[in-house]
Amino acid sequence: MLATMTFFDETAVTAADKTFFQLRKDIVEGVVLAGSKLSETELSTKYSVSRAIIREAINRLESCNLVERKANVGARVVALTPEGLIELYQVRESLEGMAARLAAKNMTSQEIDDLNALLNTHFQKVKTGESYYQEAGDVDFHYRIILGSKNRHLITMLIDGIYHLVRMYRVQLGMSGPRITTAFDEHRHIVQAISNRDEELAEMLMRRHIMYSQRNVETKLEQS
Amino acid sequence: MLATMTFFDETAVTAADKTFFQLRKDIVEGVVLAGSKLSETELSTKYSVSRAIIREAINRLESCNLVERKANVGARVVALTPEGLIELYQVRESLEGMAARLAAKNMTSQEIDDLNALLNTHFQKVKTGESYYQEAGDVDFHYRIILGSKNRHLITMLIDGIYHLVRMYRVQLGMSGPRITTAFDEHRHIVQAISNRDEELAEMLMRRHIMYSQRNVETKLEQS
DNA sequence: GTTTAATTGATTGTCGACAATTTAAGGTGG
DNA sequence: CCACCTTAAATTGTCGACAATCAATTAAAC
Repeated sequence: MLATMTFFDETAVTAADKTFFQLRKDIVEGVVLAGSKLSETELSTKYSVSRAIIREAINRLESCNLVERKANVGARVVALTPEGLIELYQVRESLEGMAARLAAKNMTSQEIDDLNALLNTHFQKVKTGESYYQEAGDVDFHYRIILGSKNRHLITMLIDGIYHLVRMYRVQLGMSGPRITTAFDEHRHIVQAISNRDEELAEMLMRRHIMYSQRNVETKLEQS
Repeated sequence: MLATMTFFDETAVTAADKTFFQLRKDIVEGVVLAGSKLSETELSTKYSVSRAIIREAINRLESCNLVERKANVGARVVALTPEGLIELYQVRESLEGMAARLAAKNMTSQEIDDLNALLNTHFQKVKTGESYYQEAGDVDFHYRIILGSKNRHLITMLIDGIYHLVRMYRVQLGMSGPRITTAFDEHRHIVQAISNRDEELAEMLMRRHIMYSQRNVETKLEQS
């Protein structure tokens, strides 16, 4: 069933939508380089749409914190800095910690069962030694908890505003690394706390989980 | 000197800026009613600008979570619901708690001194019995700590994304109420923790402070 | 030779008109 | 009388052209 869990089916209805999604993808995956300038006319010809469309797309990208715009000057893709990554993780720790707390409070039994099922399939892959996690599994897990919080603001901020940036860092700095089995155990404990409706513990464990991930990323940065 | 602390001097350089600021003000203050439809042509004549300007302004308002837009249908000012207010406070508790933690870590001695000075002027007003707080003082205090976190994402999310909504709730639901002296003491303790560079305590106290405020607002909602 | 001023070129901001879609009204058939 | 289809009005989406602003190059003055 829900194989590639694309949760909020962002169906592009308008041309500006399509262009926005395409541009976002190209930026996140580094097709459009970090720090590069976004010329409206240039992109207009490249994506075969009018400048108005490009402008709207760029405006939305600015809302996602993927580009920065200056009046009468133009827009640039954000630069990827170590400080920026740290700041991102601090926000994640805060918001996802609260998400876990609220998930422990608001997720239905069914949703918790599904979450356990997801974890089991992950465990099977870990046991059989398949190359696990790299992206998809981890993202799925976090998305479910975020959605489980049932807090619209929280969901919007994280999914629309933070996660694309996180992915941009991961992709462009080549962060796919290990940290697999330990992360799996951490996920298990978090789900356990949610099952027990232990809000306090769920938040604490999620914050720790993200802190560990942050430190893992920091050491990776130092190496390069 | 810094009387009406308008921190991030949002100077309107372009016409879209001006219209955005004006429209945001009108929405927050209820001149444009919550839940009402935003007709592009109508606003275009009302504010004497082209539709393109209005569209850009509405897009930005959507980024602030002040309006919701549906493709090919239009934009509406968000509806104010008790649940929405709760969700807002949950996010604030999370983000401002982290802000206090980071402020304890990153604020300069000078900034902490200024914060203490601000608190003293507030105390004078409390002592002399002047009508205090209603808005300005409280906002000033929170803004300083948010900015003191030195975390760009945190700052943007709170100041550009949350606080206008909070103010919209306060203005339109007539939340100016009491809760003055107790809030002042809470502020004092938070600043004390920041002075001591006690990150843990600063976060905890800020989260409590916001929780108290939330409960205060909830009881007010029940009354009406 | 260095700094300042002016001009040119290119980019962004703004506008009005046209196309596509939705909503409402009206009519037709069951 | 209700349901469905058709049609018309209004609203949003998209476009190309023009105006305003900024960056760079060149010219001028000290």
